[in-house]
Amino acid sequence: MQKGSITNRVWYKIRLIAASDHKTACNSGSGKAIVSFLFIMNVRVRFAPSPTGFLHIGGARTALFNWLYARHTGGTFVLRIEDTDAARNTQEATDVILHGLRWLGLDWDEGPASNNPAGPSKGDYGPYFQSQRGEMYKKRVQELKDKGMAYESEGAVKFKMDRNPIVIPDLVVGDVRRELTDREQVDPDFVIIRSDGQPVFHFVNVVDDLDMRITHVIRGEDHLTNTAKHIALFRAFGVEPPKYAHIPLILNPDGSKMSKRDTGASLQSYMDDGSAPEAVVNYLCLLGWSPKENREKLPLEEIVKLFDLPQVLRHNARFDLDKMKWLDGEYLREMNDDRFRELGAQALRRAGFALDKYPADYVKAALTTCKGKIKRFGELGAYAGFYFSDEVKIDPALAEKEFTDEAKARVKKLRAAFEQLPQFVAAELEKALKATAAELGIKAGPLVHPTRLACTGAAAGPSLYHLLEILGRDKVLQRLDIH
RNA sequence: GACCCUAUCGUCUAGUGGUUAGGACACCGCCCUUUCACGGCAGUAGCAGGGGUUCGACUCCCCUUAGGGUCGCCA
Repeated sequence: MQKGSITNRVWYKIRLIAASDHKTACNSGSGKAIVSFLFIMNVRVRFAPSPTGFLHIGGARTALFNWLYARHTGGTFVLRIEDTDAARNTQEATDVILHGLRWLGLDWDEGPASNNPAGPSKGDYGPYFQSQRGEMYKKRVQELKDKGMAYESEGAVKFKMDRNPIVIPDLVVGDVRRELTDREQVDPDFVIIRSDGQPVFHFVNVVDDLDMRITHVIRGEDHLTNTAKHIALFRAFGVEPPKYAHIPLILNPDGSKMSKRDTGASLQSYMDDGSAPEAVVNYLCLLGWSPKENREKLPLEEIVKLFDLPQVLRHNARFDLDKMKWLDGEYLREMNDDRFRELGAQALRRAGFALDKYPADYVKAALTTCKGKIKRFGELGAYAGFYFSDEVKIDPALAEKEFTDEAKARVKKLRAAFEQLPQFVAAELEKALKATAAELGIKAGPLVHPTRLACTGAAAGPSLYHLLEILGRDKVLQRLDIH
């Protein structure tokens, strides 16, 4: 089968027709047959993470692609937690995944309704935590044993693997004919139940996909060659395997595998650095997929419309933090003011600034001057911290450069002018500064730089006149008193 | 060792036999500007190598090379 096969296209078209018929049929009150037809055809995808304590950026993209495909086709997005490794899986680890998905806005139609494995869930195919599905696995093992497809070996249960090459039809990669490796030729059978009674990944993954009626398995390419095992398992159960789509991996900038500790590997780092979730989602879409027509930044609704599996690229992508930051900046610039201030305030509090000591209007005005200037909220502490500190920390190197005796004398003159100002507002401050500069026979620049440094401690920051107004006369005069 | 996937500027990508190989990030220059950012204009930079097929290959086939993945009583 070729990429974007005829089978798939026809199948997809049928679903579309069914969907539109469904609407009319329901409106006329006789859509029963169509509904069951729809039920069979409806796309069901799943994201099946293992709670390891962090959500890998590649995992996040896998979740996103699944979510996009579900939304694009009008299908169902299932979340299943693969917590079979009791030693490793903790409540906190599960929290991290659910929190990450919620942060990204990837809502699931079926799956856990709480973070508790034994807690409630939504959907008809639960439980959605593998730790709660032991009985189902037992039944399936027995089924295989009864069929003579599984047998006990040294306390474990092994599956009788097909000795012949298996062709994996993949929506992204095309047909993949998988031969046995040299080791597999020695013993192609593999363990499905450990000697301690716990089922292993390949087995539970297939059983759950089968029981949950998953129609499309969209996952990382690292699973591609193992898919032969999964197909053999499905066949052993007497059912057709789902359609597969193996998406390329996200690598480090140097092309190496992205592991836990690498920059940007954990979704948490984007939250910590103050990315906008919509920026992360947009960036992730651009890795391994393209909206074409030279488009880079586009709203989610648009992506949902355009996204499809056959167009997913076949080669791995490298993670580019610069481009991520660029998109971050774009989204922060266009964010509505209230949300910008809200997220900005959160970031500053996280960075240790006691915003509550300041009047709400002051905080609001201060944050507003940062809008359109920063790329990520994590920059706010360094960018706008001067608003919320009693002491201004000035870089000694910059001080030496800007605070020359000449500059100090000029600033002193400016300070006197500011002191006399009837109204301490941006427009007046600007007039006063320019007038002072004129009196001194210099341009505004040489006066602006030391003033900014004295008041903010940095060479770059929000609009000077506005920041002075917000800071207020007392603080400004105090900070301009350079020694 | 075996098996599998992949290969367009530094990076993400458009491109499906005939293009001056397009865009974005990054970088560089200029303009704008109180700083920074934004914006505007311009620029540097790419089809991994070798064989075929063809009138003609970035595009199709093979080989090499390189990168990635898998072969677990981890997921």
